[in-house]
Amino acid sequence: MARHLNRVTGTPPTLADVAELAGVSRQTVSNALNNPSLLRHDTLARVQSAVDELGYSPNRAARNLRTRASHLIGLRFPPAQEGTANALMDRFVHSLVETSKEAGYHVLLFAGDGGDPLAGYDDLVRSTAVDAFVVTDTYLGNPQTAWLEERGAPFVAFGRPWDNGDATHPWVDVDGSVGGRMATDHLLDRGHTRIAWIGWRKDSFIGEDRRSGWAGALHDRGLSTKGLASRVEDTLSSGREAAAVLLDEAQPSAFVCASDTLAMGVYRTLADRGLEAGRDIAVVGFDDSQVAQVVHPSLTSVRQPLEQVAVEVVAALSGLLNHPPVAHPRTMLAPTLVVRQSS
Amino acid sequence: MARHLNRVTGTPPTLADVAELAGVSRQTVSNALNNPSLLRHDTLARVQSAVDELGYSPNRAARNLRTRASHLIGLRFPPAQEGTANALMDRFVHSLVETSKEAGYHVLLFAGDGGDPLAGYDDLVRSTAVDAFVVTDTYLGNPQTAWLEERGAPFVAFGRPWDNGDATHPWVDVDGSVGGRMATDHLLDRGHTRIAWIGWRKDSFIGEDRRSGWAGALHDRGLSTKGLASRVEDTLSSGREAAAVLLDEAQPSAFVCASDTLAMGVYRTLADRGLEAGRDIAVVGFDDSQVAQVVHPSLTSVRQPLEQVAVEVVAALSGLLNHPPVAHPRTMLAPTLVVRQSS
DNA sequence: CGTCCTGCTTGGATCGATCAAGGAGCGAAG
DNA sequence: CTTCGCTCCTTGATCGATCCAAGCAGGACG
Repeated sequence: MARHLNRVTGTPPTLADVAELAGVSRQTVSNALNNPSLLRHDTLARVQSAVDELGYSPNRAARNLRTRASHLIGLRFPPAQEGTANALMDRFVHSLVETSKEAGYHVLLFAGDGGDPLAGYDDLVRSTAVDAFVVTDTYLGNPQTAWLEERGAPFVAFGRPWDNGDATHPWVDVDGSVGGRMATDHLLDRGHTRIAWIGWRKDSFIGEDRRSGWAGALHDRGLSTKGLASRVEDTLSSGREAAAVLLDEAQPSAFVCASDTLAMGVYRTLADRGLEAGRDIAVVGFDDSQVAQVVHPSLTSVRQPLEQVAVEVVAALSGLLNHPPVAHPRTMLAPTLVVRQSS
Repeated sequence: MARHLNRVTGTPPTLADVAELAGVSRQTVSNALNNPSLLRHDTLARVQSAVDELGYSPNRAARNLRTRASHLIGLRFPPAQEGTANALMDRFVHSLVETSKEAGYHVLLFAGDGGDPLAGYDDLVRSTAVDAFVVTDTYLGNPQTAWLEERGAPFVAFGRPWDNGDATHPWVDVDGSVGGRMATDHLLDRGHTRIAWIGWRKDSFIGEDRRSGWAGALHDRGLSTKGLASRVEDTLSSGREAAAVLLDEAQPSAFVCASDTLAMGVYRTLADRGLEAGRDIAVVGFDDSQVAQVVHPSLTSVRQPLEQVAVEVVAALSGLLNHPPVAHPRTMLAPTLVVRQSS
């Protein structure tokens, strides 16, 4: 295949080259690409074939300069947290890339050093390197969103503005409460009545959200939650200890956990006592991580519709960038329950 | 904080604005940013403070257009393969983003539909959207690398050009053979003499590479590999079946697996027979996935130095982009063995 | 006094696309 | 026959930074 370089200058073909070959002006070529309806059919065809012949593709930098847009979406790749939910991020990013592509955007990753959550954003905003951001780490306070709003930088958040009811920016989130309820209802339907909760510390908005689903499901059936809940760090050993205490003091027949990691802690405690998940005690996790599928017995888990989240995020972004005056959408999606052996 | 917009036009400050505020010419501001050594200390300081006051950051599009560089590195985010080593990718991408940042680059993600591995590359090359690529999926034949070389597009591969000895492009890879050897030596040192291998099908270059380390280690101690190897698909059930057959026919006391997934399959078979990894039979996996850490008993696994790979990749890219005529580096890194309960 | 050197200015062109006007050409209407 | 209007296309300016070529002021040096 030809390398499609201008024979004289050795550089990629430009719009002017196409225009010359097609025997039209630059502007006509530009219109052929951006407003084909303005051209007569035969000229359009002529330009098209010139484009094909030269293998022309508009120079991004030039277009960006003139249109004041980069067609890039900035995404801060959160600091790696070995052992927790980064596979989650992977699924989301993947879908985001795919969906953005359909909307004509690419995803630009940038790093933020752990300390300052604003690091990285500032530079990209000022150098007009991206058109908008996707903000994912809104879980505990969110200086980014306030800062971005103040700057007038377009963005969509994956995650509710938990601590700021007046926030007006668009966001997409998954209803953790519904997830907790689905898990609990599932266990109730199987006949369990003493269902314990192992979740995160009280200052975790997400943890409390998920927990509320568990509590709500129990209350709806007239069951008490008293003594059946534990709130700990999101680690294997914390889950293990919490499970041991709960088994001793409350004799639950099932556990719902705020994460698969905690659920794996429960597995350990069960193993310590010669019990097995699914056979002796039911266990449900959260996030449907890879571990849930591979472990034995495989773990029932609440799965977030991350692919759908990405789709909604991009939809919101497109709205934001194309028609500024539309209302800012807030989208809440429901998770699903993936039932496996552990329940 | 001020929004740093020009009061008259409402647009971000330009180089001309800075020049006016500092009382110097545009050229001098440009020099202050790109060739500070040309300026006297006091003028440099004056320009700097004007830059700070306005919150100026050079417009990326304009700079890109003029310098014919985007300071972006393209990375194709490989199709999601639920259940396998995508967490691996996560670690790599993360380090790549961090390291690129230090070198003054950002990472642009793009999608390739599963079918055509070239999809996405072409468009980015022609529109000069990225300065270079990082190619990661070279495991089985690699049309991308040949295609990119032909186009003269700069890139660095993570992965050797297995099927093409004459390839001259720079690459970085991890020595799977060393990994297999480390795992096997570790088991030999613990007194095991019948060590089985469960790997991938023979047409997997990576699988054969890893396997060669296992075979080499055994041969070096005068031990035979006969009847101790199995080559299957990279799935849990394949590993499970392979382990069952091997246990029956070869009575190994230890397993080395080409992936953690296969190792989990071994765990299943052990559980089926009332055996436990680490206590009755030793097991070593590959890739040090999240599962290896969480499962019980925790799994000894060969860990790839992905952070270091990213550093080397970026180093090679910098060399490529700054001093074209240097020799193309080929860097081979050694993995490490993370010893846990299963051995 | 003339020359070199440092440090900065001036004016312009340039990268490659798009934007905003400004024509040709042609049919219909006056 | 002119004039308007419409379609289709062209021309020149523009986005903001960088590159280039001169040139100029002032100090050091012979």
